[in-house]
Amino acid sequence: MQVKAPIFAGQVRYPDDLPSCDQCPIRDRAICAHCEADDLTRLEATKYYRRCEAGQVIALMGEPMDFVASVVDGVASLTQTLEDGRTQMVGLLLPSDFLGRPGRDCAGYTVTAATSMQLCCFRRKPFEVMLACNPRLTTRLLEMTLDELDAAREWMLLLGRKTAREKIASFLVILARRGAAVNFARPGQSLSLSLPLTREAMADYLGLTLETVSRQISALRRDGVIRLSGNRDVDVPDYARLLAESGGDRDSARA
Amino acid sequence: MQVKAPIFAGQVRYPDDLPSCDQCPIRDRAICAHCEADDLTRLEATKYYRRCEAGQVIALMGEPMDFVASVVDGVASLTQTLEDGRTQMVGLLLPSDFLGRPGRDCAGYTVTAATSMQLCCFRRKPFEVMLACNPRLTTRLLEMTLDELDAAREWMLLLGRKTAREKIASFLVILARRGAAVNFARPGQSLSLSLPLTREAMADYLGLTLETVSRQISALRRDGVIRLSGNRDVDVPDYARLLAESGGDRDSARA
DNA sequence: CGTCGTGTTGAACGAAATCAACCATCGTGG
DNA sequence: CCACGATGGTTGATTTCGTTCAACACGACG
Repeated sequence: MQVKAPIFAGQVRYPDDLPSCDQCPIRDRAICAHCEADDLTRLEATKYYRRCEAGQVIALMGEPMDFVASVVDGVASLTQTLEDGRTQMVGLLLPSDFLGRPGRDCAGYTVTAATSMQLCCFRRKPFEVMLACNPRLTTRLLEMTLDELDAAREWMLLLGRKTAREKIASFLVILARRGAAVNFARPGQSLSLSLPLTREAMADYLGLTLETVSRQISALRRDGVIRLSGNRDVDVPDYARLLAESGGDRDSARA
Repeated sequence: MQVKAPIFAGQVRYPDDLPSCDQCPIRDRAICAHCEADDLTRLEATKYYRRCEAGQVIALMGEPMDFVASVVDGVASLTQTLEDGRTQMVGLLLPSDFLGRPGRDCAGYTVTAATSMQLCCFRRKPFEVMLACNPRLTTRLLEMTLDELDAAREWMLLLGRKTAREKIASFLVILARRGAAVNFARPGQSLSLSLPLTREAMADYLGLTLETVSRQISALRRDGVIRLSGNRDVDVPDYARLLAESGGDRDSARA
């Protein structure tokens, strides 16, 4: 397959320059997780990296979108809006998550980089061909989609039934679970994490206003559930306590 | 493949008795939609039908679940609950929808029949084998899962950002779209539909209390947006008006 | 130094929850 | 046959949680 240079000026490197998939930090969790050597070679031939800065709009809902991608690094949000401007975040893409829907030519949601990030992109058409030919890829995409559906439903429970305080606590728990934690949960140890979102973005995630988010974070701080250094860095002295504040969902019952 | 009688006493018929897939009302929309003659023969050999009465619990979250199924007829709900009893519906299964997650041995959600219903079941293990061997099946499941994810995200927008009145209107729109309408939307024509849920179940769906649901339905009636005959039968004289009341989502913008 | 983006906090307000009474329908058993 | 309770639904009064409106704090940056 002949490789052509994609059209994102200044964001593209030719295959020879590209970091190899072997050293990719998300190699074993991303869409390519089940791929074997020759699958990978084929993917490697068509992939290209793209850097996005915080705040940059990656795709606009309804607009054509000619690529799909894995998040290598950084965080992006999927949002939906009503005509009057009310907006709700409907997806949070963390490293290894997949962006785009094969078989659909327009973006289903508005995708925005929440932090500076690195994407591993594939042009949509060739990717769809590979999907059709490679059951391992299809199966992996199915697995990931089912996981996302579970996550979305957990989120629905949060949006529909949790209090503002529980929402904030749940959000921190989700971040910790997804490994956004700075020091990975040493048991009984204080846990640190860095919020990848502004207060406003958190509000859009949680179905609140930014004022309520701010107030509830302050309340959790006052009550000793969390500590803050700067606006973005959170310290959780007692993870069990945080979990209790989160209202308790499916996973807390399991784990 | 040898067919054994499943263990649901009184709910099982042997393959010879079973309605053939050819005449199945959901044949072209369900998991089997892309199947060809020989795929279908294999599916047909292992399927069995199960009737459920309204209110019956089909699966309990966390309990083992040894089958997957297509909804042939009727409506079921997926719900999640917090320890203190707050519950949120996270999925509504209408005819042709798929129930169960291949690769997972326990129910992820509590599944309850909202109306009397008919399921077309497959035992999980054999179904998983067929999935692994049959790309058409996998591809169809992927499509359906992606659609459900889109629906879940639409739902998140509703839960997070819509008012009670908009939520009720949106619910009616969803029902109409999914073809739950009695008389299929003749343009400019009055549309009738039958609510498949109690007020309480609607509340769980919409993240409201049953009192609020009742009040908002009354309000929509007073304002002439809908008419009621009995508790369950709704008449929509002006669909565009209803759509306007729903707050306007992605699809209303498209369509 | 002023301004912009981001965040915090206070006061007043309002939409939905809560608490409570009541109504209609339906099946059941005396 | 009717009294009975159960289930599902409506409506009213009151409360509460989160929103809205508004002022202010802080750091970055031209």
